[in-house]
Amino acid sequence: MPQPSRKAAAKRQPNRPRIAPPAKARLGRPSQAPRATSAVLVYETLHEDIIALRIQPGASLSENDLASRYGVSRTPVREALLRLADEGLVEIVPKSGTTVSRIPYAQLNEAIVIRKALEEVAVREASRRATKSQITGLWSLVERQREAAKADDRKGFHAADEAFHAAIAEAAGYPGIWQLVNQVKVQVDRIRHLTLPEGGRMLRVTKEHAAVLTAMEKRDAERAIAAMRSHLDGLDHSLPDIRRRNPDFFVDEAGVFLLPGPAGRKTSSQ
Amino acid sequence: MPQPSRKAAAKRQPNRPRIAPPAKARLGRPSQAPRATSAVLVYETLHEDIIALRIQPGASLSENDLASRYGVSRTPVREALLRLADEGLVEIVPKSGTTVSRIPYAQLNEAIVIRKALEEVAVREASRRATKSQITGLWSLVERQREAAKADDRKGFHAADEAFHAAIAEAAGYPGIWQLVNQVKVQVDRIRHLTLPEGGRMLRVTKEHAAVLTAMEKRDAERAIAAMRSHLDGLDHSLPDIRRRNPDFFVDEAGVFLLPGPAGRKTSSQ
DNA sequence: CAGCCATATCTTGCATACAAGATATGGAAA
DNA sequence: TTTCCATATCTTGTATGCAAGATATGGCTG
Repeated sequence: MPQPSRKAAAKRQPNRPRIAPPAKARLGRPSQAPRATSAVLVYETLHEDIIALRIQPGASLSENDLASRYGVSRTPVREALLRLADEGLVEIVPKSGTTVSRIPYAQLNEAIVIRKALEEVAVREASRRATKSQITGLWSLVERQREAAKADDRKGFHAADEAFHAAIAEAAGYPGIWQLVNQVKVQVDRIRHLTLPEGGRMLRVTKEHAAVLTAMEKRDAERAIAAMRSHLDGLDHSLPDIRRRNPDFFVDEAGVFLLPGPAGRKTSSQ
Repeated sequence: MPQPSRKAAAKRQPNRPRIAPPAKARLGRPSQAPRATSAVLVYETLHEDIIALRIQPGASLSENDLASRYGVSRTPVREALLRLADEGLVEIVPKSGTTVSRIPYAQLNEAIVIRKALEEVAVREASRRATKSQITGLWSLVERQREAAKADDRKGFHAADEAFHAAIAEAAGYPGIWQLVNQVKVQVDRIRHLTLPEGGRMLRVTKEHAAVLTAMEKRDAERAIAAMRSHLDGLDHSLPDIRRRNPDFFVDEAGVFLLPGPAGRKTSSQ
């Protein structure tokens, strides 16, 4: 049924196919200049709160509650929730309710594998194509990380970390790769906030970045790829432990636990 | 400003963090059971029409027009358009209008590169992990493709083609990879409808699939990867020619042509 | 006391009305 | 005729009200 019913269609016939202004380029998710609407503000706030676990996995959201919290109507709230649902951060059950998604444990490994594959391509191409100034800029990011690490500034460290990976994708000429990585790693990002502040982690990560960059600078793509890969390997070791400490935040797999009984019987689960 | 103004918040205090039913797993885009709302129907129809170029790049859409065409209100139409905007298929200019995106030519190469990287991982892992039955299922898909090719059934051929790639990701244990690939290749998909029906293409593609599968069957991951890579290489050769024949459907790069003049002066572009 | 059922309440989905900005149009002035 | 500007019209963004279904609650029946 491609062409829909022209029910009450004949309204504005001119239907001018006016040649629209040229499009903005986009590959994955966000635009360079996101529309500055209330809906976007609500979306960004909720997104951050969910990623930072300020809203716990499994918590129930209500469009009405959120609307009054943010001082807007349900419409922009709903728009934000729909985007979050597309990202897998919330789950909307039609006439029932909306909840913050639990972290799908079984998909974390896949997300990490995908990230490795994408960043491997980025590092390979960046090793070939990065300009002198781009290399310099990357070194400055590493330095900024080192400073943040010494100052124990976790937030600044993480910002520089992300900027480093983004800059590599940029230098590779594939900025969309970082957009994709960002999209894929949302669930993994939530876990970051469950890790205990481990002592030398930040300095270790900084050294790993420096190793990647050193190889890139020598145009040694294979070595850079290997360094990046072992860098990204650092993610998945602590997963089982984290889950053990926060079992309620995770789900195993696309889990329809038990379907509702045949005749509305309530099995009184949980 | 993470925590918003608690303006008129105190309404329903209980705020029970009722333990929601376990979540459905999800990685990239679509869910297994998309909500069957009008908005989803509108979205799917528009999505197909845009991918199939039944709606041309650059055409202007209007929420009101679409609403009357589909016999619904603006709300579900708007919801559909927002999703399409996230995918990069339409562009919404706040108080001005919505248009079907032109194909961002400069990003096509990146999309193909990303697809190669992702499918390479899938093929490698599928070569290792695919079960006998999965291999058999893949052969049946190849066979179905062969039949469609001989019957000159382009639609059926394409369906089997997609199913083949999806099945490889499935066999690899990384179904999310195919979801991601599907998301990344939307713009490339639109181009497919601009290619001239070239004679032996379908049979050639079928043979390439068979080559991939033969190597997978022998657990020869490297050979399977190479076959898949050369298979996917077949995409980008005809791009320049296609663009030459349909220049209006493309844009070069994030093109903000000219910003509006400093004092509201209209520069009367075009 | 246990189990069941009617009902109240809350949820999201959709329709509609209004607001504010952007664009196109037409006429007035040079 | 050309230029410019006021205005009408169309656009999307938001608020609000209603509808329909799902859930929880409380009382009733056994």
